[in-house]
Amino acid sequence: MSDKPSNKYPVNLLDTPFPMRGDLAKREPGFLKSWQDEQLYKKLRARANAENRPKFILHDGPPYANAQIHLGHAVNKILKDIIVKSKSLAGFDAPYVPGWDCHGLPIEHQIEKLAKGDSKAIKNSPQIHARIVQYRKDNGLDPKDFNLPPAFIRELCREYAAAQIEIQKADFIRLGVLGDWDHPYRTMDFKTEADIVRTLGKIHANGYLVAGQKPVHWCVDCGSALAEAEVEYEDKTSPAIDVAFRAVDRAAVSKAFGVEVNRDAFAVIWTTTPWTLPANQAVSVHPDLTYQLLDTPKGLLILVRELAETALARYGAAGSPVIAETTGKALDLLQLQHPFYDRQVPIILGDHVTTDAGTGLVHTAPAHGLEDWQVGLVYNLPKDNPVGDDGRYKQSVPLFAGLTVWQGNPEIINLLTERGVLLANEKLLHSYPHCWRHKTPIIFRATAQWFIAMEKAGVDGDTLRSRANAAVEATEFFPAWGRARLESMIGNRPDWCVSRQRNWGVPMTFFVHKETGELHPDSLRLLEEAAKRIETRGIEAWFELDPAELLSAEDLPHYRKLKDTLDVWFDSGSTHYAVLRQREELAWPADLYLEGSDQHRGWFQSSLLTGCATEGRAPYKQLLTHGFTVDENGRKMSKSLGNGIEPQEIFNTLGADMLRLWIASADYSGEMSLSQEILKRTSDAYRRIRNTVRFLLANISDFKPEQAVATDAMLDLDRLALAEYAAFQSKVGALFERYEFHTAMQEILKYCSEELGSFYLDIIKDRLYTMQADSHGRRSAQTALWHITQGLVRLLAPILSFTAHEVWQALGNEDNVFLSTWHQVPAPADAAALIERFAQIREVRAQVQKEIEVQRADGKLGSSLQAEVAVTAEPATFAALQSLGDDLKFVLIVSAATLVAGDALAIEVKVAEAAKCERCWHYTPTVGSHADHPGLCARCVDNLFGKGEARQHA
RNA sequence: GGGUCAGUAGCUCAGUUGGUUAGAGCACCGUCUUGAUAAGGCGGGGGUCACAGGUUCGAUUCCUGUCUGACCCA
Repeated sequence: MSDKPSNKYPVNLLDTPFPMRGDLAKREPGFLKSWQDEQLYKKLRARANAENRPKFILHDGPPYANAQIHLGHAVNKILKDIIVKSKSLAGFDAPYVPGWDCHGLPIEHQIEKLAKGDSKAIKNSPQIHARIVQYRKDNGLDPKDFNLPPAFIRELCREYAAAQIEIQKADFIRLGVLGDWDHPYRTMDFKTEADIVRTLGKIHANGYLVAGQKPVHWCVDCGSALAEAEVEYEDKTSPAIDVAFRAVDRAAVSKAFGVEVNRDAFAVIWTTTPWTLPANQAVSVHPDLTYQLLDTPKGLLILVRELAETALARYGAAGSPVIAETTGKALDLLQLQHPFYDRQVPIILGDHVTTDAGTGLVHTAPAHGLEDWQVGLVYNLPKDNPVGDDGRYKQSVPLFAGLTVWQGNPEIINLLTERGVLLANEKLLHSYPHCWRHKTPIIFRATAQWFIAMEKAGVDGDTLRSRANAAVEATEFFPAWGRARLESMIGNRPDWCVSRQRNWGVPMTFFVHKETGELHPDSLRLLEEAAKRIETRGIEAWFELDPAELLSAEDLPHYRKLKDTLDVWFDSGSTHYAVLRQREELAWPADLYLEGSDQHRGWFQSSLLTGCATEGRAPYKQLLTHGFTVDENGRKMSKSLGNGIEPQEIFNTLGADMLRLWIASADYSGEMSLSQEILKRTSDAYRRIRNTVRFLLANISDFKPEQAVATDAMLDLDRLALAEYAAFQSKVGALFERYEFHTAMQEILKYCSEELGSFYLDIIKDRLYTMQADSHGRRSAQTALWHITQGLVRLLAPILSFTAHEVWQALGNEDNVFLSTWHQVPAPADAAALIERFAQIREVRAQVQKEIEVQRADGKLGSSLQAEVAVTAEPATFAALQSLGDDLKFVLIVSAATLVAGDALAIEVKVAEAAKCERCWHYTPTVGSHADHPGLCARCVDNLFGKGEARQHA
């Protein structure tokens, strides 16, 4: 271990090829290669099968197949890996099948960016861009035409996703994550696409799929719905108008305000979208706000108190007197006259009403706003949508039929003026949603959509919500608050809108009656037919399907093929069926789903709902959540703050084990902070563990298991070490089982430092170095060290996978550490008694060290071996100390120790006057007792030239 | 604005039904050792337990509010 000039008398100093520095960034790739070469994952599967181990299934939540992995991905995958490996070491069959989520808007969006010529997108995916250019050339398209045929878009999306998966996969493997990387699941695999369709079929069969409507962002130029990501907010000038709605029933107004009203009163709304007034079905007020009845030159007006003054100023009626006040609640269901149609609309109550701007009374058109839609559901308002796909009023709309909504604005304002109900008309510059492609203003518009119903009783009478609530109840959560979070989301959530009007998605393979909108009565059979085709040719099979292939001649004219695709959350939400149910090595339900806390709304919930709607329960038994990564100040990592740290940066400099150690050391239940200092501290911890292991390896390098001393024949101190180790291992094992890795890490660190470094190893150095190599005393210590090393390497393996692999090799063990199970530690018969006895001894030892330190500070001595100690102890302590016999001095690491019984503990430290043995460094009068070896003590002479000393205790 | 969670030494974390001077590892300082040496031992300094109220004989621990941050929603 050292190439310094050696003592002329030899001691047992051993070397180990295990280097002090890990040099991980450089060496880890080599370990990875050897795992791949030996087909480690396959071997592990075979071992688990051969031993018929019980299964533990962690189902991988599929990351979205887009962009390089970031720190959050690394946290997620490494936590999963730690769990899978620790379960395997605990004796389970724990297969890990990684997956990817492939469909959906973000990828389609990337392709569109390429089509639009976005330079950054082109830089990232030059090949796909080249294909687009070629396609246009081949088909004589304008190079600037960004409308590509859907089938071609899907083809490009598929290619793009596949390429992204390879990029991410390489990094996941580099993190040391062990799994079936050669056979991952991908939601765009044909079989998986088919099974997603089948999941939809089951949900329909169970009676949870319903048709409905919902307002969505709508681009009149695209003629289609837009997702939030396709919406850009830009400034736009809109008319901002105040419109008076006459209250129909004066008596009701009188009652609501508690004053006699004998003139017409008007509820005043403010809107920047006059074109939505034909769809007006109500006026919303906030139940808890105060509304005033004001006497103005324009008539009696109802306004919210907070905004009355500014509103009146707009109408040129500032200072008008307040006649009465009431709360919003009192106005509920007051009937109003629609400003230009022959119908009455109610005042309704809604929490979405604010006093930020306007009048505190909100024009409510369920067909044109999400909040309007939701409050409309509560009040069961008509949801008539007067606007068609082309952004024009439908033929059935009086006064405005055929106009575009933008043409409608001035017409409506004119009409309101004519009717005398327009109180103000201003221009407002505000942020307004625009189409990402056309840069034109978009509208909000109710469209036909498909839903998984929460409150509709399914075929067996349960509502999905009640099933979901029961499923949450039956799930175990880590940490426990996950339950409350999921529960509240399930309790509140509206029906799940699963339809999308997109290209890159799994199609909803239904035929719909052209008149009634009903699904074909034989939908399940037709769906399975479609699924079979998708299984062999992918989703394209549906898009290019000729309905005549499946529909009978008489059905054909009456049914249309649905073009909608599924919400991408439905894809990943179906993987429990498409993956867990399908792969032989997996099982349903999973034991564990593990994802970031955002997935309570995402995958945890989508999986729960599809699980409940198909099988009546959650597809998991346990849910584990981890927090997000933040910087040292608890702020989220972002490009603009410049506080981000990339996983690639860490594994390319410090090594993946450092990343793994940080993740294992952090309490993942909250935010996980990372900074350069934290990485530095992580490296410190790593070095401590590594050096401890290095010492262990070096000192058992001349030891073979056959030379082990029988447990009960081992020295007291070594039996204690075994007992302490066993307790430590079972503690850490229990922490792994509870997924409390950071506490386990603290225990491991503490064990290396306190138990080994400053106690056991420090004491046994004397025996290891100075006793005869094959002596009982030395082999006894090595027996303990061997077990500790064998145990420790396994405990480290789930976390420091690369380092543990290296230790395993240095130990000369067969196979691979990941094929093994927790080490079986021999139990000394007197373990409990030993621990108790040594607790007292260690108490005294601490006092002795303090006393020695006092003298050292005085400059009286340096090494503790320069000290001679006289201990006086009360009976209990005395007995414990006396049990060590003459070996007490070794435990105290002093040259001499005497013991007398007394009333209380007293410690006297003297500087040794005897000479120092040049070999064992003890100060003893026996130095020079042998004429041939004047520098040696009697013990060393005996160890070198005689039978060797005998030790019983330490 | 709402729901959930977090805030204990420079850093990472403990802190068990509220109870004597709040612990550990690392870092820092001092020191020893030079047979774990780009290591190891010993000793030490360092915390108004985010803040403000309240309950209690007594609160880091219970309650309320505030601040800061995270996730999800609006």
